[in-house]
Amino acid sequence: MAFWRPGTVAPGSNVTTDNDDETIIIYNPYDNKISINQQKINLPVYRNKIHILYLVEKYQVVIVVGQTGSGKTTQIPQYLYEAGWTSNGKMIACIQPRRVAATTMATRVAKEMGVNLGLEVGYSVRFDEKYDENLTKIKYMTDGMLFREMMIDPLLRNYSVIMVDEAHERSIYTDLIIGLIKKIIKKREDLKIIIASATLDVESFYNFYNNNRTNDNSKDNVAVISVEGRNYPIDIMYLKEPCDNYINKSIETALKIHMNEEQGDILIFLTGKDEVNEVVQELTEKSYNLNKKMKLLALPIYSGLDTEDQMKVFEKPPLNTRKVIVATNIAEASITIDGIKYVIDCGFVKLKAFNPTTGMENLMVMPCSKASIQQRSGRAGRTSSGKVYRLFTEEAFKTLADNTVSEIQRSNLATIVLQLKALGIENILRFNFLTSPPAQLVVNALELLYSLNALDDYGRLTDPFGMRLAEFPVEPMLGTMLLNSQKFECGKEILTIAAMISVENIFICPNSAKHEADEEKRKFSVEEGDHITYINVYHAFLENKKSSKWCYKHFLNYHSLLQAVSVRNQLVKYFHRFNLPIKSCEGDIDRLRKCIVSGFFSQAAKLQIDGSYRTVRNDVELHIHPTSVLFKRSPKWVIFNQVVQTTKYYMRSVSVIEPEWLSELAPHFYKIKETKK
DNA sequence: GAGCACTGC
Repeated sequence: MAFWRPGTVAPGSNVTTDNDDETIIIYNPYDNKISINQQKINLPVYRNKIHILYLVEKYQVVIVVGQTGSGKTTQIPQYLYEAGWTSNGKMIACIQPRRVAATTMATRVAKEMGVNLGLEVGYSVRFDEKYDENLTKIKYMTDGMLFREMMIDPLLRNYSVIMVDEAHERSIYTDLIIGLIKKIIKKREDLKIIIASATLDVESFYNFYNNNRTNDNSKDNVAVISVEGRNYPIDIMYLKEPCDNYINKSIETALKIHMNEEQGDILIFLTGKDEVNEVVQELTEKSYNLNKKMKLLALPIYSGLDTEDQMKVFEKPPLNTRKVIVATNIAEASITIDGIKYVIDCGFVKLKAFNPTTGMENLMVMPCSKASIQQRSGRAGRTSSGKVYRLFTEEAFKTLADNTVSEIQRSNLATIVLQLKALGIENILRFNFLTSPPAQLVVNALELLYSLNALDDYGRLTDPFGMRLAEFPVEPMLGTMLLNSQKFECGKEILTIAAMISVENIFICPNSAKHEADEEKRKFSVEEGDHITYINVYHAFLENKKSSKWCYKHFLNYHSLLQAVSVRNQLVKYFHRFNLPIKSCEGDIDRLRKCIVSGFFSQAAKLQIDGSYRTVRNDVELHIHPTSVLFKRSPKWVIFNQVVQTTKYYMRSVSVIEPEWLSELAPHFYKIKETKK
């Protein structure tokens, strides 16, 4: 493997660096103001500028290893731009797994280059884009967005370089792009690929792209370069004996650090919201009685937290106060908090898993991988040297898997299989995945798509139904429900339902005002179930002019409702594109529910004598979630959109149905059951 | 009477 290290001179390089004066932007973590200093770049990546440009010229695929803070995300696209990679009218794309990263990186690079965002430098994420068809040279975008563009132009002819950033995170769409790129580069020799990864484990990427089957490395078409990160030294400490309760241990460790160690904030990694809240509460109580001048301020952070509360972890604490940030996995990659000197790591993470027998996704607490634990440790050494307290033994660490199982190997693949089919990849099992998903998951996906009529008897995409379904930015069952609204003449209402079930937590239920929140919710509720209730909420939100105050008063989640409006608008655009009518069901609720059944027929359940439910398809035991308006009403037959597994399997977004609808609307699916009776 | 890692279109 050709491994360029800093300091090695690339032979025969014909690339010059003529831009010595560059701009560096420094983010001040406490006042969030941006100060711009004119000075020579001192980012680690700068020392490798010539080498990177040389390698991009010589090799079609370049793998750049560099940790957070090396500057690769913001600098490499600029180097390529200066070196003339966009002079042919094509763009440089920088692909991110997260929306915020795409928008903030674009903003930062536009500032550094002294141009207006949306002109030479732009971005493209769902619901938001700022770029100019003719002017934009550097485009930051989410992986999902580039994947969408591939459906329109499979050869990505608008681009001269594709930089896939954060490739080590192995998000589904990043993985798919990595696989598809392998096909593209065979047809487009002028296209250059940069794979940027924060972990040293890049051999899989290297082997994946390298066509050189000889032992002569000079014939490689892939090169690897390492860009040293700007991290400070970190001390790592393990437990001598395993602990049986990492919650208590993390509290104990945080207090010990606070009493004995020098100034610097603490970051604790736990697995879920409950754990986070428990530790915050205990730390807050225990810190009152500490005999120390320096105070301790415990703050929670997790995805479900209000944006306002989330922002508190970035604020400067009061004088003589040490912050302890208690976090879920959100702080591992998604959120970076400066000033952390101590990291406490429980060594576990909550991950999504897909159960092929039940066809349901669930969340499970699992031991972290080594890569993940190292990433967490890195959070301690960003601004000064740090200390990491791992709440497990060194022996336990050695037994862990090197890397987290990639998302594509543990997800419901229905959407992905559908979209790959739309891209002309007929045999999914033979697609060149960086790591292949289990065959059973692919088979499950094919079966579902066939039952929805998206695939024909030969496994080909149906036209126009399957084609349209692949284009819709929603999962296949939801998309089927939307497309069938033409038949049931209820597009107007079904669009609202689709938007509302695509966002989370419409109803807010604070512990302090449970009763009032329940009362407010009852005002919107109807006996047919959650879907019609959602329509009532959505209409009331619009009637009250999308007021945040009104939401607050009625215990509704303002941000979720705004998001539902965005989703609905986006779906309406697809309705126009497909020439689908947006008719109202005019109060015919049966028609509306039948339309829901036409997409979600595989998720029907029947009430049992003991009050539980069982799925019609495979007899899995389920319960109605207590947040559903049908909770305790126990209708005989229901249809549901989602299952969450906690202590039991709970159905969320549930509506009452008539059993005849199932055989009427999905005879192919329920025929066998019928004849058995 | 529960309480949901993190993303993406």
